[in-house]
Amino acid sequence: MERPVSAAATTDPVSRRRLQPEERRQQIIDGAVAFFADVGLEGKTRDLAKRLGVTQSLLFNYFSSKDNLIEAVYEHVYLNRLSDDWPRRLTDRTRPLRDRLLDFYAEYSTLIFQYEWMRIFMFSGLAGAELNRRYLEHLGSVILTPLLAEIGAASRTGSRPGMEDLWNLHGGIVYIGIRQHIYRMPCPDDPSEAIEGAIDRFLHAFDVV
Amino acid sequence: MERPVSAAATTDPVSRRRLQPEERRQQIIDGAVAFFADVGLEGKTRDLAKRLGVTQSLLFNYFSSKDNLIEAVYEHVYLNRLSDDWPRRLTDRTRPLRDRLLDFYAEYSTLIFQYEWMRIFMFSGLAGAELNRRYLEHLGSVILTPLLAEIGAASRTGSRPGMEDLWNLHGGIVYIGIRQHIYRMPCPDDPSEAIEGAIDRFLHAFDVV
DNA sequence: GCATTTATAGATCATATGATCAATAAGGGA
DNA sequence: TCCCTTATTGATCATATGATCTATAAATGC
Repeated sequence: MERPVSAAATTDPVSRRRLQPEERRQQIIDGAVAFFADVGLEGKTRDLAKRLGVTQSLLFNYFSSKDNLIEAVYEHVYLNRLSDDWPRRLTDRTRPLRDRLLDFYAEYSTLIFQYEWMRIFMFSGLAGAELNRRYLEHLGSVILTPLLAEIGAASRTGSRPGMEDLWNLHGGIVYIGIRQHIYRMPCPDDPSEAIEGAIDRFLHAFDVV
Repeated sequence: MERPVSAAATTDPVSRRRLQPEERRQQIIDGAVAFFADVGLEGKTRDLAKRLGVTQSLLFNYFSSKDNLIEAVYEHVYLNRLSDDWPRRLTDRTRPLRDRLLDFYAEYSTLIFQYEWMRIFMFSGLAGAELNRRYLEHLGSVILTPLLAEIGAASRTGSRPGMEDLWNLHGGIVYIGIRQHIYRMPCPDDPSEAIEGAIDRFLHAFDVV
């Protein structure tokens, strides 16, 4: 086996010994995020150290175990991925629902359609990390559920989607990032047109003007 | 680290020594598919052997290396996932396009919304296996591309989707399986209603009656 | 029942891997 | 410039892991 360690060499060949602890710690976390995104959470600490240009033992000076390091990676990646004013902005009925949805998915897609996020989210999901389920449940309750009512209110005919319909809208959009970063398929540089189309088709189906 | 080996014990505690080589080989492949789907392609041969109720060395009697075994797993999983009469059935204009689409995704979803397929497809995709890209390119060319013309022909107004729109339809449907088997989120037992909704919204947007 | 074949097991090897710890030297303060 | 703190290294440990090889015993044919 032995997965080929995409050895991008040291990130900064100049950086040498004796950084301030906080700086070094941050450097390790940043490097670990990039590294584990590349090779998966079973990437070897020696390979990560080589990439950082430090010794493997140094990692254990900053993190008590590899699991502990991965925890820090999770925190770094999952933190603030979903800014908490979106529930308010999505339900601000002074603006057309279409604009609100376009704004949300424009910002959200730039946040999540990133190599590190996409891949670490998927790796941790496959590994059964609780963080995934919690994140998606959070997304469902603070974003999708409020949207049920918004669409119902904005519909000319009062037709309302079910929760599963909203997951379908969401999934269709997220799948762009999956194709791009997980499957490494050729994808449009700018996904906003595809996203706009998906949103318009969805609103159209529920008679939102 | 040391991922918890979901040790479901031996699959068949009765099965004992000296099977016919072909039978044993098949048993190993079947067990390996289930095992790697659970723990990922970096699962350890000793854990797989334990699950099968055989010794680890026996695996290497049937497969020259772990990579070789994984190749067999890929073949077993990827083979005939997309039956090749679908291009014809999808373009059979004697039937309503909606029926053709519903039929396709009904059958396709039962094929792919399975634990082993979903997870091994994702694991191999993350590992950069060429098989993934080829599979998706195949799907794009023999299923989605023909659908472009079908929708255009069936549209009252002649409006045609782009390729990216079809990936959006497809992705929204596939995402059900991702939520279920990768993220292990609660999902509807029967996805056909959600699929039907997605297809109808899509056709509706392109003025297909 | 016996001999032969060979599927399977058990012991073992070489290396990889997470983790530890004492030794070293970089950098700041006097 | 020297000293002292401590960030960093290098050697090392215990175990895990893919792979190999010989011994064993289950099935098959006579």
